[in-house]
Amino acid sequence: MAKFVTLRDVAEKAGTTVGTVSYVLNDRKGRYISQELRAKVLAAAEELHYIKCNGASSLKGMDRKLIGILIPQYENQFFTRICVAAEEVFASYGYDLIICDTFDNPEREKSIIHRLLSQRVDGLIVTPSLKGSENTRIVRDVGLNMVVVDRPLEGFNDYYWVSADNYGCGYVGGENLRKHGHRSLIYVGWDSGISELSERERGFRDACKDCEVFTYNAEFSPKACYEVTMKAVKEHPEATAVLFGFNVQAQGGVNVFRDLGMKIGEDISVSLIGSPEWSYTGNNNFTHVHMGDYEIGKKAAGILFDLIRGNDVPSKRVIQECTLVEGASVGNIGGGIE
Amino acid sequence: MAKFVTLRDVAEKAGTTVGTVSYVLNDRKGRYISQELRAKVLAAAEELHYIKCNGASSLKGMDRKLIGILIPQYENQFFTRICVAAEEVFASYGYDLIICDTFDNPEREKSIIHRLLSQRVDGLIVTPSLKGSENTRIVRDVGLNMVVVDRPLEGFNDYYWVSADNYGCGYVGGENLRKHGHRSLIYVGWDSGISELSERERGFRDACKDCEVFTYNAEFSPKACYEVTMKAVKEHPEATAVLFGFNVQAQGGVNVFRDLGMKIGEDISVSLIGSPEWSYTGNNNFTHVHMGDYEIGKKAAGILFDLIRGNDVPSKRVIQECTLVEGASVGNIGGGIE
DNA sequence: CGGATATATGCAAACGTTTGCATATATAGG
DNA sequence: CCTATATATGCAAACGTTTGCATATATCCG
Repeated sequence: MAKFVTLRDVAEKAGTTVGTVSYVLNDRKGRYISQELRAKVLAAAEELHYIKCNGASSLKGMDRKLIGILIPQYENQFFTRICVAAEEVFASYGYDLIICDTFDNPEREKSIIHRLLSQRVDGLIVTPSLKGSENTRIVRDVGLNMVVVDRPLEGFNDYYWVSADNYGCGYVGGENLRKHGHRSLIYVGWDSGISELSERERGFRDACKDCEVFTYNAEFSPKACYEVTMKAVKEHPEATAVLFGFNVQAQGGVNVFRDLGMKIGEDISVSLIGSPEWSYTGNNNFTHVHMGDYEIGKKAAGILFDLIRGNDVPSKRVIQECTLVEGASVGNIGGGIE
Repeated sequence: MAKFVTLRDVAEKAGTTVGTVSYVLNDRKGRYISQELRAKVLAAAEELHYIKCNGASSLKGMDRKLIGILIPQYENQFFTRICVAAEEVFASYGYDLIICDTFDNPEREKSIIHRLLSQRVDGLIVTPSLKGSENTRIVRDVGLNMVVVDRPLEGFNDYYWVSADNYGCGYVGGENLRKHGHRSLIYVGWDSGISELSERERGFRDACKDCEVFTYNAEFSPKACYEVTMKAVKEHPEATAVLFGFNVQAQGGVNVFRDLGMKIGEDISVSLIGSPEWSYTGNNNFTHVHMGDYEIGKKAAGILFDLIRGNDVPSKRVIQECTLVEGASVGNIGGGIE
């Protein structure tokens, strides 16, 4: 249905041939072209609204100008922020992003990867689905550039991997609660089966070695976390602080206290790993550990772009530093801040 | 760098020619092929892990198997839900989605559209950026199928458009507050300059004709809305209920009451247009008007697919019905529910 | 048995690009 | 004036597909 202008059309209008037009439009060197003809070609292209066909030029070995990105959940802002960052990097070079949601389903992931290969994308940014590492083998087999994000690629080694400092996030989160005098703590995490993500809990425990720590796990949803948190709080009324290991979980969890009539920052201290942009509350924001979502996306995209361009990539493993952001949701116990 | 298997490779291995392989792999009719040869071809393709190149086949007029989708904000779940729905529709037919964030910036939108045309996408789903309707003219000029979502395409007529029932959302939201006995109301909206979105306020006012209504507008962010809401509540302590016109805005706005120590559902009644999945709170969820985000995406994608396939599309304009979802954030005034 | 028809396969053009090679003129140096 | 060299342009092959056309054998019906 749609009809596009081709190089031939432009050439005809400019009174020359396709080859010359291609050289002009791509501003290639290695060929002399008179100012006069160049101007005529540019004018013709402009006038006819010529739009190059990437599909055709990629046949001749040019870049497809397409990047695939696999995430496990569109609606998780940690991942959308990574997408935003990647888009910024690549759009500036004229690349488009195909963002695909695997829904953490390996079957779906497999077919997505197959489709993306069919598109002959120039590279892939992948957060592997929960049990889907094997799905990426084909990517390596065809020699396509890939950067892994967030979770590791179980069963593989020697791949490019950018992630948060999961251990550090847990440590920083715990350390802060400890500093404020808390000694009886609840950690609500996600039982993902991904060892890297459990590092958050390990970091938390390491930071709070001399504390009483109660660990709970919930399915990955606000609702599940709400329920588990409710249980945790009822089972351990002696706890004075709670750390939520995952941003999305906290969206449910934090409401437990409000529903129980407990004032956050006074009756209970609350902190979380991730950035709670789902709840802007003036000067009373949540104390949280910022993971550097945007930077992770920026760095992953940067590495992928370097790989595509054939540039040198210094390190295969990048761990994004985390930052504590203090809000008003953590109060002092006993003598206050150490 | 990446090396892909071609039809020629498969043909060679199967001891036949590319033409035949193409027929077999696409399961085309109009040509006889012996069971024997067919089996050999399929085996060869399987063994070599042949993956078709969409770019090449689209040169011959086949579908590009690519759909572009433009939204103004990745991180707005209204739009990600539309993307999820569209992806489900198209993935089942083997199409990929290129999701692009215009950030509501017309310049950016223009270059995105240009890039997508370069990709020779088979169709476009577009939420026009704030002042960017003209950017889509080229789409119409080349005859590419397009479905508009959410906002209208100012200055055009005769296009396919799926949106929420903005007037209805406002009406239903207001009507519900009125039913619960509220007669002094605050509406916090977004001063977008898009008349269609102002329909929410009009619906609200129409439903509350006999009430005192205070309207406030804020920039489109939780923070801006927090501040405006704070001002509104202080200026009108007599108001007993608040309706937030936009989900994202409410993410900031609702915290005003908590920060002021007002109990939602008792000291103040709160409702919003959109689905507050950013705050799961057991049995105390927010009363809200569900816009049917997912359905909007589903329907838009369905129409686009029909257009691509050349199927009949009954109506150019689809308005998604809204639904009131009652939570616990609206209390009764006076005699209670009418 | 002869011609129509069904079965089975190969060949080559075309899609819209990119680029190496050939060609043609102008300019300069000896 | 003759040959290099710089300037300017055209031609055609190739990329990986799809598909119309040609070819060749087997089968069937009168």
